[in-house]
Formats: sequence, C-alpha cells, structure tokens
Amino acid sequence: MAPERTRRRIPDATVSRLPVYLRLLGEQGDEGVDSISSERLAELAGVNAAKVRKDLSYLGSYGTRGVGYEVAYLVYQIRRELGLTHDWPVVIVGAGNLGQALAGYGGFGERGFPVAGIVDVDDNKVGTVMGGVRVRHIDDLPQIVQTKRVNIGVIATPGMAAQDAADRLVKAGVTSILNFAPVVLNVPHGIETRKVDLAVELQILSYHEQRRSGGVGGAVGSGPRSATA
Amino acid sequence: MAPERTRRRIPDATVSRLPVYLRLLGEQGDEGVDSISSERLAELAGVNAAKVRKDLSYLGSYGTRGVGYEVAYLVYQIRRELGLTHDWPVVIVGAGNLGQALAGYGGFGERGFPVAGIVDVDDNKVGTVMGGVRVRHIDDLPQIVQTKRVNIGVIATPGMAAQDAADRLVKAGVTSILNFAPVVLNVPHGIETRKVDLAVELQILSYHEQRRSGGVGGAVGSGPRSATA
DNA sequence: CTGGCTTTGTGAACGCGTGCACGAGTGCCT
DNA sequence: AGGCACTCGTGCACGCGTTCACAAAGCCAG
Ligand SMILES: NC(=O)c1ccc[n+]([C@@H]2O[C@H](COP(=O)([O-])OP(=O)(O)OC[C@H]3O[C@@H](n4cnc5c(N)ncnc54)[C@H](O)[C@@H]3O)[C@@H](O)[C@H]2O)c1
Ligand SMILES: NC(=O)c1ccc[n+]([C@@H]2O[C@H](COP(=O)([O-])OP(=O)(O)OC[C@H]3O[C@@H](n4cnc5c(N)ncnc54)[C@H](O)[C@@H]3O)[C@@H](O)[C@H]2O)c1
Repeated sequence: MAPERTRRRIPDATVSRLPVYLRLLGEQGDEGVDSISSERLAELAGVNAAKVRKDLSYLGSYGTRGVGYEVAYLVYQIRRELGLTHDWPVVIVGAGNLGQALAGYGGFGERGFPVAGIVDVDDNKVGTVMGGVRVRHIDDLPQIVQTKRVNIGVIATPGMAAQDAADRLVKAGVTSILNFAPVVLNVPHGIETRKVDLAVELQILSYHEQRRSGGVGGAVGSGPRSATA
Repeated sequence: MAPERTRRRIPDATVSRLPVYLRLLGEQGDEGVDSISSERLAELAGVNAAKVRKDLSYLGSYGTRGVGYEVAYLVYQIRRELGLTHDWPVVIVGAGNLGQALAGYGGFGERGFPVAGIVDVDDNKVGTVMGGVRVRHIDDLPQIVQTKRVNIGVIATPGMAAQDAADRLVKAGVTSILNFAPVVLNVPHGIETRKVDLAVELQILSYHEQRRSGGVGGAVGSGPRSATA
C-alpha cells in the first residue's frame, strides 16, 4: 500500500467517452491517418471539440498546438489510462440466450476481454460448447476465477438469480461486475458494478415517442385519486 | 420563438430512473404492498430518497404526506408518462448472434415491446424462425414498419452495416433507434437514438480495475506488452 | 378537537459537466 | 526572420442534477 500520490482522477463522463475516442482513433490509424485535430475527432465522435480537448487533457498534454494529436501515441496513452495494456479475462454467469450470444461474440476477445469461462446451474447446459468455450458448472466459478486471474464477471442470468450470481462472483474474487439482469445488485463496498438494461433503454425511447405523438391531453385528474391500473 | 409547446419537461436523468421505479413498484405490488414511502423505494432502487421524491414530483403530486405513495396509482402514472399505456412494436435489423438472442427473449413483449419483425440481408437467414418470429429480407422493412405501425428500431448488425441499417430504418419511418453496434450513428434531426456498447462498459470497468491495482505501470508481472495499435 | 408523529414536496446550496472564448504554442510561407 | 494561420490547453460562466433541510400536509391516538 505504497502511498503513491493519488493520481489525477478522471471524471466519469470522460472515462465513458475515452473508449469511443479509442475506437475511432484505431479506425483512423488503420486508414493511414497519423495526426488528427480535436475538431475532426469531435466530429467523428459526435461531440463538442472543446470537450474532446478537455477529455484528452486529463491524460496529459499530448497534443501539438497548430497540428493536432499523433494518432498512434494518443491510442497508446488512452489504452494505458484505461488499463488496456493487457488482457482482462471475463467470466460469464448464465449460458442462456444472452450468455450464448456474448460467448459467441468475437468482439470481446479482440478488444482485450477474452472469455475465460462461462458457467450455469443447468446440468443440461454444462458440458455444451458455446463460441468455442465449454460451459462449466457454477460451482467451478472460484477455480476459474483464480486460475485464470479473472477480475471481471458478467451476469446473464434471469433477474431472480442475479443477486445469487453476484454473491458468488464476489466470493470467488471478482471485483467488477457487468450486469444484464434487470435487478439492482447489492454488493460490498469497493466492488464496481455497471448495469445494462435493455428494457430501460426501450422505455426511454418510448417516453420520447409518447411525447412526440401528441404530448398527452391535459393533465387528467388534478387531485390524487384511487385508480387501479 | 414558439410558445412553450412543451409541457413540463422531465429531466433526462429522471426519465432514465422512472423505468427502474416502475419495475420495483410492480414487484412490490405483486407482493401485496399497496403503499410505499420514498425512503423504501429509494432503498430498493439504490438511490437517495430526496431524489426519488423529486423524480416523482415531476409526474405531479401523487403522494400522501405522512403516508407515502399508493403503489398501483403510481405505477399507472409512471406508465402513462413513459407512454407505456399501449404497446410499442419494435423491428430488429440483423439476425445474428445478438438479434437472435433479442428475438428469443420474451422479456420485451412482456414489457410492452413486442417484436414486430426481424430482418437481415443474408438470404441464408431469411425464412428461418427465431423466437417465434420469421426472419424477413431487409427490403421488406418499409412494409413491416408501416403495416405494424413500428416507431422503434433495433440495430444488431455489424458496425460496418449499422449506418446503412439506420438509414433504412429512418427512410422506412422509424423515429427511435436502439443501437448495439459500436458506431456513432448519423441521423436526421428529430430521430432519437440510444447506444448500448458492451465494449465501452467493459473498458470502463477495466479503467477502475487498472486504477485499483496500483495505477501507473500495471502491477501484474506480465511481459512487456507495449503493442500500440 | 388537539397535539404529536410521519412523510411529502420543494427552495436553496452545492458540485459537476459543458461549451465558449481566448491566450499560448507550433509550423509554414514569404 | 517575421508574420500568419492553425490548434491546443484552460479559465470561466452557465446550466443541470444531486442533496440537504424544513415547512406544509395528512394521519391517528387520546
Ligand atoms: N436475451 C436477451 O436478449 C436479453 C435482453 C435483455 C435482457 N436480458 C436479460 O439477460 C438475462 C438473461 O437472459 P436470457 O435470455 O439469456 O435468459 P435465459 O433464461 O435464456 O438464460 C438464463 C440462464 O441462466 C441460467 N441460470 C439460472 N439461474 C442461475 C444461477 N443461479 N447461476 C447461474 N446460472 C443460472 C439458466 O440455467 C439459463 O441458462 C435476463 O436477466 C434477461 O432479463 C436478456
Ligand atoms: N453478440 C454479442 O454478444 C454482441 C455483444 C456486443 C456487441 N455486439 C454488437 O452487435 C452487433 C451484432 O453482433 P452479432 O454478434 O449478432 O453479429 P453477427 O455477425 O452474428 O450478426 C450480424 C447480422 O447482421 C446481418 N447484416 C449484415 N449487414 C446487414 C445489413 N446491412 N442489414 C441487415 N442485416 C445485416 C448479418 O447477415 C448477420 O446476420 C455487432 O455490431 C456487435 O458489435 C454483439
């Protein structure tokens, strides 16, 4: 626990944009572009140019005034800051529809997140192979996490089982969880969790559609009234 | 400028939380709870109680001081505000790994987003059935959108094809898009889009893991892995 | 009916993220 | 060498979202 001075903290909003810049920079690099301005990068990312510059400034002053940013170097710096200089193996809990799609998706491994294993409680699924990975029983979770040095777990179980899955992941030693189940997870302090909820996304779109299409007649009922669904 | 054509606008942050409250309230209702306090709801949602009250206040004053909120009535109000009083059929573009998982997922229909159709360019996939829905050719998109009154489209194609899919969706008449491809979509003004990018989520987790494990200069004793690109 | 208890609804303070504006550095051209 | 065009880095102001704190409002017991 070396008291290394707490490094400059990067705002959450910036952290969530860095991966986008990273991908775009990678694409630009592949196309032979070796220098890029904040203006151009902003256009590609669909954001404000000043925001791009401010975001990148958190990494340090890696731009050249009058010119722009060297693509390759910037890629390296972002990767370093995001901890992408080495792989982060992930373990998937739940080998259903979604778990299957995730395991069969090559994009993870390419981006530095190889599937170290996928587990399930259903004996009918254990032993089958999905996306080149054999499904193992959830009791093997601790062993997988430890031998493969897994820090990140992905929950793709039904909502009912999500908390159980989270508990098992934490107990096995996982410290970050990506949760696809529509459930608010209860985890110990220090465990990082992120939730991806498709129903929520659709409902947000629904809100805007509803708003667009007539915006609702007047407010119904000025006062509280008992109305059963 | 035009007068306030817009009635009370609900902040984006609130809109994104309402679906969570809605789900929790539904669960509580199923368990026989007919009244709930902001404190309790906040606990279930993992947020601050004042935030819950402020969020709900955008819907109107539907609480009873000293008591709390009537669950059934609150559910009704949130559903009305989110436009969930009727179904919103969705069309899925791309019948691959992910499209298949989405089509096979019953949760959508249950929550008011039935799959009106799924389309693909691959003739080998056209005609097959996924999750009870027959895959149709993408050229049928306009017809599906119009006959089924579809407003929401879901993009589950590779990144390369995502912009094309978006263009086709918009041309067909869709006004909201949920995009799973890791691409920044370019759409006309007025079209609502939301993006779900798993790689971004994982990279955000990676950032925190990297930070946790000592920060600069990775603590893991792996080899010199300084590949840029 | 009154007093005490509970919980809502919201004004106000605060903090964070965004976008503008501009000084400061860099490279190129004359 | 000097001037010019360009782009970064950032101070600053603004707006949104979060949180606290409390008066208003409703319920209930006695
Ligand atoms: N499939 C989708 O497109 C989709 C979309 C949105 C959300 N989701 C969410 O993702 C989750 C999974 O969806 P799905 O369609 O894959 O469901 P699914 O029913 O197809 O698969 C769930 C899997 O989890 C396994 N499981 C159950 N309990 C378990 C436990 N305690 N530990 C380990 N494994 C367990 C089951 O055996 C099953 O194989 C759900 O929460 C769902 O709401 C899925
Ligand atoms: N599968 C996953 O778990 C996963 C995870 C994260 C992100 N994604 C993203 O989701 C998208 C789809 O992933 P996938 O694994 O299903 O890919 P996939 O290759 O399995 O499926 C893509 C499908 O889209 C179809 N397609 C191609 N071009 C099309 C076009 N112009 N119009 C209509 N359909 C077209 C293909 O025929 C194919 O069936 C990708 O962008 C991927 O990055 C997938």
